[in-house]
Amino acid sequence: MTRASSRRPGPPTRTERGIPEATVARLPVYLRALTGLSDSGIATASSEDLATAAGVNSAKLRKDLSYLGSYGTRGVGYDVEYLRYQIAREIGVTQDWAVVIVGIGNLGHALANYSGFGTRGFRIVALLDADPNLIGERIGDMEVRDFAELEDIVKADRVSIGVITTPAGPAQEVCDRLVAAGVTSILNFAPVVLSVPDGVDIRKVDLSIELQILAYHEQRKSGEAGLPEVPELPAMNGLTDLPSVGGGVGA
Amino acid sequence: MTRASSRRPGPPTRTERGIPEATVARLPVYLRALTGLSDSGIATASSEDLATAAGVNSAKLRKDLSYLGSYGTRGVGYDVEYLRYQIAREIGVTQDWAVVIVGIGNLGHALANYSGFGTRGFRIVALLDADPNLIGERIGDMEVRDFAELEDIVKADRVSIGVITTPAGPAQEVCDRLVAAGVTSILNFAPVVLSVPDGVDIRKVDLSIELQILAYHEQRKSGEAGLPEVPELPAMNGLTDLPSVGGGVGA
DNA sequence: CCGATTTTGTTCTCACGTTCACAAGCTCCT
DNA sequence: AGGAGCTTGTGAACGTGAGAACAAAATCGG
Ligand SMILES: NC(=O)c1ccc[n+]([C@@H]2O[C@H](COP(=O)([O-])OP(=O)(O)OC[C@H]3O[C@@H](n4cnc5c(N)ncnc54)[C@H](O)[C@@H]3O)[C@@H](O)[C@H]2O)c1
Ligand SMILES: NC(=O)c1ccc[n+]([C@@H]2O[C@H](COP(=O)([O-])OP(=O)(O)OC[C@H]3O[C@@H](n4cnc5c(N)ncnc54)[C@H](O)[C@@H]3O)[C@@H](O)[C@H]2O)c1
Repeated sequence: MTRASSRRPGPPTRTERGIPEATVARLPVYLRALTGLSDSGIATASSEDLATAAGVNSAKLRKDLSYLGSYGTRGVGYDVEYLRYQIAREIGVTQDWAVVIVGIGNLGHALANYSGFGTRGFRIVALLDADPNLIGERIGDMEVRDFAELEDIVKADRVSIGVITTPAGPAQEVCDRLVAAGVTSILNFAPVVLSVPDGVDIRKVDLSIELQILAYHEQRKSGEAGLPEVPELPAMNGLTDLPSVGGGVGA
Repeated sequence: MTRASSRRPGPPTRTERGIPEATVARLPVYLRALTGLSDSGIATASSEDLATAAGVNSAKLRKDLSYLGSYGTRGVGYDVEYLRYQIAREIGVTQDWAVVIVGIGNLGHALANYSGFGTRGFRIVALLDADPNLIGERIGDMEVRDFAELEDIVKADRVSIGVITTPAGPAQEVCDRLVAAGVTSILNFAPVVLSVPDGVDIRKVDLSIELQILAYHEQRKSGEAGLPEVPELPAMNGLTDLPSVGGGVGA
């Protein structure tokens, strides 16, 4: 998202090891599919098999894998364990990443209780909150700690990833603190656009947005041929008559 | 995702009302930005203002809005309330959509407790689970009901959107039940690739994948110039010697 | 009423992503 | 050993998305 892209204009320089962002987003899916095959005792899989398991088409899968190198065998397919290791290494989940979660409310609790992270390359090292009533509460084998301890924890555990599950209001402030403390990757659940300096990656998960995208398609399904072309707007008051109150945002 | 796209090859037929998927995904962001401006008492905003609030650049924002129609005023900007209504109408959130949540564990509880959906065009009409111990539990003003009641609820409340927060194992089965009951849009939190018939839209939210994408970039930051080009693979056993166990997946 | 100023809506170009199609390479069978 | 049969890896075609740039439209001051 916020990566400084220094790509030269020439033909796609492959040796430069720049994997397309769209491919990066699918590698974890392949990794999971491979784990599934591995658990089923399958040792070799063709691109077709893998593609089915990952829910993509096989051409895309082959092209994606080709960015990592030539790890398959023509006429045979891919060795599941070997490919799994290669993808894990490329993503960087062969060793664990330390993660802090900030904001231990509804969502923070759910995340803290979730066991799926540990098995996928992540280790939650601290649950932080600003609410004194929460501090000290035990969740699983962890304890909620004071957000003020952030800097120490980041330094002590070499934390590079932070998860924000506070309300929208304090999210930017929490984000700034995380960045100042040295966190360089942030996963944000609060429904706000966070701004971060260059070099810090941010991803957001927004359930309302997901639902609204579904709603858009849903609407088109049901109204397929029934709606009037322009569903009649309500009185368009306030466009030409109002004394333009704002004109600038926030500034 | 799974929409049957019947697009003809000619020049981009605008009257056909096909809004690019990338734009659809941003409309909810604009909607939220507009709501924020509105709450701040700002009545008019330029594309530059809006773009800043939404975290995109202004050219993209203008182009996105142009797919909906000409709702701005040159030299002035956009009327916040008016544009907000137009986007809400386009997305389809001017009236509420009924939603069921299936699997009231850690995550299901968090979602059930979340108040943000109601204010954004969605109404949770039922919390469903298969665990008898959970059925009857009250969460806010709702009660967990038996998953067996699904069909009745979908019919009674015209539910078109389902949220799956069960473990990965039963997710496909739950999905099939939802589809059979008439649900045509699904938001899936379980870490599996669900397969659905044409006409059903599916979106997934996968936290492990988000973290892994962050980890990939994180790895590239820290190892920027320090890693050996090929970090030395472990013994590549089992590629040429093993008696190809599988060769097919699941079939 | 007119020109300066502002800001939209749109066109054009380039970059990125997806899919097709096939040569290259591997295994197995005869 | 040689050919048949698969499956990978990739070049090339196609489609979609992003951003720059600008003409068209609106306001405002004089
Ligand atoms: N709960 C959901 O299902 C859900 C769904 C979608 C989005 N979200 C978003 O996720 C975020 C969290 O949701 P939630 O339901 O868990 O909220 P919550 O109110 O239950 O929890 C928020 C927590 O953050 C803590 N907090 C507040 N300010 C803080 C600060 N400055 N520093 C550290 N901690 C602070 C609070 O003490 C509280 O424990 C919200 O932004 C919400 O919009 C939640
Ligand atoms: N909790 C998290 O933070 C988190 C994070 C990432 C992903 N996930 C995924 O979200 C899903 C839910 O996670 P969770 O932590 O809430 O799990 P959980 O085990 O706490 O809850 C799952 C719930 O689903 C119910 N269930 C099981 N089978 C069912 C069926 N056939 N029909 C109806 N209900 C059924 C169970 O009774 C349980 O209440 C999982 O797939 C998990 O991998 C969770």
